[in-house]
Amino acid sequence: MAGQGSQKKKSCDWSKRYVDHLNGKMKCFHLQMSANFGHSMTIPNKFLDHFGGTLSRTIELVSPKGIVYIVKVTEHMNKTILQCGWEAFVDAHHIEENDSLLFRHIENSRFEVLILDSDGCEKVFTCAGIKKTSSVQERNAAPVDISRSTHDETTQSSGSKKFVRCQRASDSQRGKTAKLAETSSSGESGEEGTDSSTSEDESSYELDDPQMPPGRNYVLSRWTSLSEAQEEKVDMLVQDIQPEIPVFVAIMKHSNVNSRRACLVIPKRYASAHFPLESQTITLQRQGKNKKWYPMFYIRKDGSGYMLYGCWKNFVRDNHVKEGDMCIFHLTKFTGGEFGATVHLLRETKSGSLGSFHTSHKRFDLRDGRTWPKVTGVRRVSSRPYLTADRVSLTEEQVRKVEEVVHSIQSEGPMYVSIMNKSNVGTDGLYIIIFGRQFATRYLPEGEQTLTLLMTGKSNAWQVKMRPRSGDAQMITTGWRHFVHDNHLQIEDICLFQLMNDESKLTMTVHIIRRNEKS
DNA sequence: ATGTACAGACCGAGCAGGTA
DNA sequence: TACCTGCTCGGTCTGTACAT
Repeated sequence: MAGQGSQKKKSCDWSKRYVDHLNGKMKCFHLQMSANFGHSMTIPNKFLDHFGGTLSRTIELVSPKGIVYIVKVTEHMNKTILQCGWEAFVDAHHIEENDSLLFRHIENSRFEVLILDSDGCEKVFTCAGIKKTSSVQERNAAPVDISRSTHDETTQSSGSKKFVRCQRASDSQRGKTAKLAETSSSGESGEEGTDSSTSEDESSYELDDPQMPPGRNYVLSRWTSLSEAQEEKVDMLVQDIQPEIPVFVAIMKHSNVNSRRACLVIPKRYASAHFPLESQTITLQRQGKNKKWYPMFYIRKDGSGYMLYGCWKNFVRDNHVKEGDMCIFHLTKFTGGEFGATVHLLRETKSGSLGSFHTSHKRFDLRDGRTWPKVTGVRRVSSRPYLTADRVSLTEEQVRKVEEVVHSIQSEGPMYVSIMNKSNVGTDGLYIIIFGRQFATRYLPEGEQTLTLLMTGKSNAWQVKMRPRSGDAQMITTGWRHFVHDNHLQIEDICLFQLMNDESKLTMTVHIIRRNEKS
């Protein structure tokens, strides 16, 4: 085992940052592997202080794949050292010099670990990429005490899920601007320029912004939402960097990275609160890198758009930013007062996707020859067996609820999901439902139609008028009011419209998911 | 007079075309 | 190619005609 006999002494340059907020319940620390890192590791005393000066005899490290490594903790010469099991963790994740590890304390002696390479990019591990031996136990197996067996014994457990619950509860307790409880200042590379945050007025940003998830210290680009796995990663990063103002999280789309005119749109409210007041070049720097890029921050003359372009393409090219990657902008004033951002890049990982139900390419005929994708019930990575308005994004909770209903009804027909807003339920005097262009053009007949709405378990039927709307959309108007009242629809309730295969008339069954309904 | 239905304007982010 | 601007489209709001 490492750290024994003639083997090199393996140590780590422990975190320059060590945060402990949330009343001591959530602990997170960061380390970078120094030149002589390796198969045993000394725990810094300040970390141990949070555990009464001592750790359990074993701790559990939950890898990015959710595999739990049990690591033996020993004491030697007044130092606490991780030994047996640590080597297995290092080997299995191909941890190299200058990689960074982000540890978060989940519970008892368990830690979730995020692994970043020297560029600050998250290392992505496929099943094949994780070193496994015959002793590796599969999902749901009980953790194995590696200290009594080979160092490659690993096991996958529910650690990640527990971590999620732990984090959720903690988030609710956390204030928006939790401060660093303790910050060390070892001169770790790559942090230059990040220690002086922008002096923009943080109070100018409204916390009820729809793109700022409640209880979080980040802002999302519009029309995007994070998967649970992505949310976890952002949370970990935010805990580590402790931004004074919310970071901006952008999930790269085709137009951001692939288009000849690649640019990145900054949400208006965020840009107007925290970016310069007029068009100018700004500075971007990757976390852990010295190189800088100078994209143009452009404000339209009418103030209707804020975006990065120009050298933004170079940034994308030089850092191999791909569609689906997450760029997290930590706004910064660099040395010399130049405005810009330190960018943290988290690569897209399929392993973290939630999956939903598979839509095959097979289609079948419907009345008037229309066809729709067949739902097969097979889990898949990204697409969903239902449509929403083009730019509507569901929260993970809403996705979960909808998919439960979709799964339970086992429908093979097209489905459309609409989250009730003021105009849908009469709060602002309007009672309308709009079927977005994609759904309307694929599945709905053209022109004005009479649509029959049904509810499972109810004998009632509601006749509503459906009219074309600009942009190939279709809008339900007349009659929808009665449906809303009869079924007590409220804002944020979800209506899942299931198009029925009825040759005699246009019919949909509506499945209502109440806002407060537990999934 | 009040409630309802409808048309259309406006907003803002995404996207793509035009021009120097 | 870099930069700027116009168009698209979903969501929202406003004004008006019509029905009761």
